Amino acid sequence: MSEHNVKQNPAPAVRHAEVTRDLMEGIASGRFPVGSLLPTEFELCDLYGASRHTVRVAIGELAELGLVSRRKRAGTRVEARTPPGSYRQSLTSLEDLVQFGAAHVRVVQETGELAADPALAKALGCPAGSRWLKISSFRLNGRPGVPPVGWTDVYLDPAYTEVPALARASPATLISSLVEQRYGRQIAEVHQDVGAVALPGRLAEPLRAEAGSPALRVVRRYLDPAGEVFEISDTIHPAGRFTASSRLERGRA
Amino acid sequence: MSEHNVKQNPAPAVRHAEVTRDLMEGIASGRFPVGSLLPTEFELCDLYGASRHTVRVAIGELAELGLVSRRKRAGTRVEARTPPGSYRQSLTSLEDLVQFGAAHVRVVQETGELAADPALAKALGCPAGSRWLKISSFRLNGRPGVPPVGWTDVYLDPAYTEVPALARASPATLISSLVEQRYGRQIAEVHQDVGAVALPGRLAEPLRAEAGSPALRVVRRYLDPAGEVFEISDTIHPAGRFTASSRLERGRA
DNA sequence: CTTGACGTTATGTTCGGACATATCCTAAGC
DNA sequence: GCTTAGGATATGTCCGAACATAACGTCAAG
Repeated sequence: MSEHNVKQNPAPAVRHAEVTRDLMEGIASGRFPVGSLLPTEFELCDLYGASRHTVRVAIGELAELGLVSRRKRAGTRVEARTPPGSYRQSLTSLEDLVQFGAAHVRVVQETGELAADPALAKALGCPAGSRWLKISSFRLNGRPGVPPVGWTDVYLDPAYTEVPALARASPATLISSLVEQRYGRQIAEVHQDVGAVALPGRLAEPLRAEAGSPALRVVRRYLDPAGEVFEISDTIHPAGRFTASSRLERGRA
Repeated sequence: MSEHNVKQNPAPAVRHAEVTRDLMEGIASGRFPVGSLLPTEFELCDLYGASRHTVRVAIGELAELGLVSRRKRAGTRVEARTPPGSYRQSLTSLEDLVQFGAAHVRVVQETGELAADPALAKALGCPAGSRWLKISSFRLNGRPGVPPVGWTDVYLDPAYTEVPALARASPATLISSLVEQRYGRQIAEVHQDVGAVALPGRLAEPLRAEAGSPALRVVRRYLDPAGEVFEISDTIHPAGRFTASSRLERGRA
């Protein structure tokens, strides 16, 4: 592999993709802080040795991702550090929902007897007569053009002591099939553990409940295509009408 | 240049947008049938009197919408007649859901007494003690990358004779806010009429119910940004577990 | 008939330039 | 001080050109 060759095209790939990648890296690393202005297009031409057209295509991709916004004369401003629409987005946790308040989120819940629907009980593999708690969540916030996401979770046994694994094949649980729909079969098993906990203080205020009161804790783990583990933990609290909060964390496979 | 255009720029808007619009029109009207090849870029340059750059930007927008696909040498092929993600998509009717069967759709419903939640009754402007029927719907089908859409509708009075207009400001109804979220305030009032009907024969089989049995008919009308009226009519049938079907039609303003 | 090489062709990428447009900034006018 | 007018500037749009690349068609060789 001598560099001496004539028509050597090692890995220039597409020029504008290279510019895009470097800019994304710069934004993610904080070299271009959120809120600051990117160098002008002409400066970027100089920086990358590319034409303005190429630079504009690159910036256009960032704008499409919502990473930057462009305004005439004002310049190109960094809007976000990481692109939305990633794996994490479809796994939006309930805590994110709570952050946006009631104006953006509707959470409706009921309890009922599974005995009222024997077919459903059989499909879920649960004994008839069990009681269940249902939570429907919708995420309406998001950038223009991003449709809302909704799902419904059903937890059995309102005593909060045991919850069957409804992650797969349950007609009443959507979140796993939702993930599979978007990422195919690369998703590993979805695990769901449940236990009774005391409501943490940091959740007391947004949930309008008393810290320390009994709550339900649900933990799910997903394996994304890149081999990373995403863990969503929800804290569900029965305060008059049930409310919910949660947290999302990353880990390694 | 043949004509000496001085400054008569009345409403050319953006040039490439004009090309985009005409191409979309041609595709929607069938002038460019689905499956056929679009004229080559150079032919389109000739046709619209625009540069190749402009034509490419226009085609790029169509490609982004999924209307066409581009391959080197092969040309630009028409893939779909109407863009997904359009106004219609967010108004997906329940009938569409039924078409995909249980594997792709979950519809869960319950009935209950509004009296159990006085705050909700007050928010809905309904007398306490009313009964209600709830239907949660999720659409998981769709092209790759298009997140699922979910919403919840609540119909009052299971006698199926009167249903208050819950379209706006109802904390339990999502579809109107969903539409507003995507299309801003350009959406006109949403009308909702209800009446008792006999279950049509064509719906009897998919709903596993008997034709002619009593059902509820709900009609909503939306006005899209282009001034067109979309009408969604749902037929809701209480067969053990409530099931639903619907139809979506277009009309003029 | 199958396979391979190769020219043709339509899209993919990049360049340099020109003018339009919206906005910020400053200075003039009240 | 406040408002208004105008210059400066960064992005928006468009043009014409050149070369790269992938895929289709053809045709010759096996």
